[in-house]
Amino acid sequence: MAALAHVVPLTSVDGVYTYRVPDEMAAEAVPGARVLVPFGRRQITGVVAERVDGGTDGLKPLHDVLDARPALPPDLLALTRWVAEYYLCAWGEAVKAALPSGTEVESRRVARALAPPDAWDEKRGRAILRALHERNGTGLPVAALAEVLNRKTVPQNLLRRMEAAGVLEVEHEVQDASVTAKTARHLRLGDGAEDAEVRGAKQRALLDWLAEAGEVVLQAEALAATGASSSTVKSLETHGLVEAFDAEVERRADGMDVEAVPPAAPLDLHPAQTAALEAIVGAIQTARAETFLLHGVTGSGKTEVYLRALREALDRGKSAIVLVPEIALTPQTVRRFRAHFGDRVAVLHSRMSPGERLDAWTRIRDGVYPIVIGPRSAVFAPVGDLGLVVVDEEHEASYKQFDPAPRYHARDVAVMRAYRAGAVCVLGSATPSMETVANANAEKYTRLEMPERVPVRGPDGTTRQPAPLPPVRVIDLTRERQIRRLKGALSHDLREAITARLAKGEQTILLQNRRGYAPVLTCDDCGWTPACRDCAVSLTVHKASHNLRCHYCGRAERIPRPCPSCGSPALALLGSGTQRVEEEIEEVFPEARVLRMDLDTTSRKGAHRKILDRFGRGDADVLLGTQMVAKGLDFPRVTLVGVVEADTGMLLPDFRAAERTFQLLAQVAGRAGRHDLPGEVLLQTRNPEHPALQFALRHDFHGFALGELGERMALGYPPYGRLVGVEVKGPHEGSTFALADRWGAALRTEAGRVAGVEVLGPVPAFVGRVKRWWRVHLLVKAPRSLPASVLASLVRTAEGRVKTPSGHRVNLDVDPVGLY
DNA sequence: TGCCAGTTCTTG
DNA sequence: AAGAACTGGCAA
Ligand SMILES: [Zn+2]
Ligand SMILES: [Zn+2]
Repeated sequence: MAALAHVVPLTSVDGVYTYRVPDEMAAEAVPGARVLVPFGRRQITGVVAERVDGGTDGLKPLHDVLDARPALPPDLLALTRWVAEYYLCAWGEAVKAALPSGTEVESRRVARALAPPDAWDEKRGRAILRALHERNGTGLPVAALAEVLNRKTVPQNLLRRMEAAGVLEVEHEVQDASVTAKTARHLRLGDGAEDAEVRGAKQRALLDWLAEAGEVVLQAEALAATGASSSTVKSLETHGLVEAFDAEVERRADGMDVEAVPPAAPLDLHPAQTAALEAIVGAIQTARAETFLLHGVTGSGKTEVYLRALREALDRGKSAIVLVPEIALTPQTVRRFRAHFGDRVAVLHSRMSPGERLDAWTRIRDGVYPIVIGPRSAVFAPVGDLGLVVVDEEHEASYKQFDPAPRYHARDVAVMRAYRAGAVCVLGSATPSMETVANANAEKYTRLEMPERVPVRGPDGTTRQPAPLPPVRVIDLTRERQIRRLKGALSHDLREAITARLAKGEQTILLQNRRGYAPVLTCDDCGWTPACRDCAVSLTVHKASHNLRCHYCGRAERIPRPCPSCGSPALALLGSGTQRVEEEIEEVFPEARVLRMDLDTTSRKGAHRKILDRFGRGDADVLLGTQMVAKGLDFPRVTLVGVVEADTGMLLPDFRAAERTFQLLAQVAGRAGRHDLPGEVLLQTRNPEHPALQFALRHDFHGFALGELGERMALGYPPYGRLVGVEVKGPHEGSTFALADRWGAALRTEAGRVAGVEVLGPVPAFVGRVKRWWRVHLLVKAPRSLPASVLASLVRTAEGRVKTPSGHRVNLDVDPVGLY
């Protein structure tokens, strides 16, 4: 019997592999520790899943242990396993999602020349030697040699002969992690430095400064402050007056390194807030694993409830995770948390460099930061002793990951993580998802309602009463057109409403959820329309960059002058994107200052922020943009919100289309008339009777949810059914459909064994080709009563019976979000 | 016969 | 995913 370790390799290869644990690694190769293991003919990173005793027959030894402290605490390791099983991916893929990226260690085959190029008397061999000589210090990865010879495969045979002849060597070389901890020189006063006599002024200054600063300081900082140099340090060091040493430093993301402002004196909580807080605190105090739906309208003070619940968790020595959609993770948001919890808060966000992310992650694991705020991936933050998980805006689709696997929903992982940790989970939203509402209805979650807006404190410290929810008016575009009042995208009434705001110096937000100038260009004479070469979509006309662009692959083309199909000059622009609406506003209201906010104006770093700041300062009268305008801040001078085309997205082939439309309309409507200025919302539509719109105009979430849940139940869709999406991709139409057909047959065979399971498709994806990949979808549908694990193993069995030809891909997507 | 592209198989 | 072995077409 010997010490063995079951190891999860960090690749998409599924399975756990067993290794012998050499004695010197026995203490560190514990569950959760990352290890370097031989895997096939290379070395890769894995994570120890379990230690066991057993025979070593045919087992390879661990090569190395990469962590002095396990990277993953046991609860997280177990969580990744649940994620892999639930979301149908390899365990290693789930573990990767929980670890900071770039820290993997792997081996590569690297070749080096041992002789000059003319030592080989054949053309290909000389070309290889020449290429190797160019990079003989580092060597060249063997995989790169195919390209050197302009071939698709590496000439293994030739390499072996050359190696045997001694003109080159090929070795498996372990590549260090691309991201590592950073160290820097630190200084500390030595013993007896206080009353030491030194001659140099610089030396004196440095010692005084160190005495003043106390304890340990960065050498760079001390030198900059005193004008001393590293030789000053050296000579002081030789006399034992200072100690210099290397220590780890934390790289911090500038954008989020906001100063902690002292929290404003707490406002008295509104009764609904008090009730919600008491319920949450009660659960934290008794360490009850309870999940709450905190349903609070915009402005009802959800964040204040989060802050106080976090305080409670922290006071009990627990840690907490706050998930926030990436777009809402602004300095303002961070400042609010920092104001209360100072540097006990770590912020994770997508703009961090890999080094910053690693440093934050390490410190979270070591307990330096008991509160973690971040987007989707922060659900895996390695905090210990979890007491509370908050998921703000829990309905946000951005919590669902698509690529790469695991295709997890952070809200659902959060609920599961909290449950397993015996922690409290709070799901907050003004427009909760149907899934969460159904769970609350079924009393799996405790429902907390905050139906009223609460008073807010102005910058001057005074409190102001909130505005009531604004009245919403629907404008029927079909009718407007019939009575010939419609010229352009903005109706007569919307134009009048904008005019009135301009006259009063108030602001307007306009939502047009479509970027570009015109979604379609078409020939009036022959009907020709430009389509993307690589995707099955028409190209959008962009006026700012003056070209045609594909919104799926980014491809740009010139706008054709006469129709390339028939030569007619009559090319018409159909529909309006944000650019065209902007142009219309500038024409109709030449005096208005307009800010356009969409993917095209916010792609540069910080541009998003800048636009919102300018609008907030009153530098513009109109903020026009795509859905991102719905998620901005609270702008007190906005009294009009106009939705140019409420129909965008409403009619997409997605069973959640109505839900998403309602959420967007409710969210944007909530932007009008906060504080003491009453607001107004105008919705332009060609479907005035659509329930999403009808309920949004009455601010009636419960009415909408009731109807929508009824539909879902009738159709067996989530939250009353389970779905697994199967996305089949391939380079040719025929082969992709053929593969999808085989999947359909395999799934139907398996579905036939379980009552209630249905297979839909294969059907071409909504966009049937993207970036040259044909895409075909299948959907497996089962009643909620069927355990997820049964459905999962059904799909896994089918998967085992269909082999994927090379060049094709099949992605399994449990609880898919978006178009299927 | 050897090269090459494409495919299949294995990883402890 | 990556490396290696295998297969079959084809040029010399
Ligand atoms: Zn034409
Ligand atoms: Zn395209």
